[in-house]
Amino acid sequence: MFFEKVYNVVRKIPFGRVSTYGAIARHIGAPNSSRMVGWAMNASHQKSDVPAHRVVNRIGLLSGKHHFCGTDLMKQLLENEGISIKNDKVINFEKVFWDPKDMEDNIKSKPTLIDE
DNA sequence: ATCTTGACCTAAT
DNA sequence: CATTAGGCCAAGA
Repeated sequence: MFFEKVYNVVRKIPFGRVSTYGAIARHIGAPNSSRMVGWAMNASHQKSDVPAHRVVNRIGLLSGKHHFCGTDLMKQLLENEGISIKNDKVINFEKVFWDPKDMEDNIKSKPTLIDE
C-alpha cells in the first residue's frame, strides 16, 4: 500500500535528519506522487510512529507546520533534534537532508519490488 | 457515482 | 527569473 511504504520510509529517518516528500515518493516508486506522501502524513498524524516533523518539502520549508497541534510544534521538535530553523525553514537543510537510498546502501541487493 | 481539494514536484512558457 | 499547467492517488462533500 502506498501509505504503508511512506510510513516505512519516514519511520526510518534517523535522528537529527530530515527528508523530503519527493525523495520519499521517488524511493517508493512514485516520483510524481509526492502529494500522496503529504496526504499519508496527514493520516500518520494519528499514529505517532511516523515522525512527520522530520518531513519537509524540497526546499526545506516546514510546509506542514500549520497542520500540527500548535504552530511551532514542528519547529520545536526539529530544534530539539538539533536542527536550526529560521523563518520556518531548515538552515542546514542540505546537511541534515537524508535520502532514503542511503539506508539501502547496505542492502542494494534487494530489488525495488513493489507489492501489488 | 462525480467533483474538488490536498503537508508536493517537475517541466514548460 | 516568475508564473502556469500537469500529474499523481486518496479522501471528503
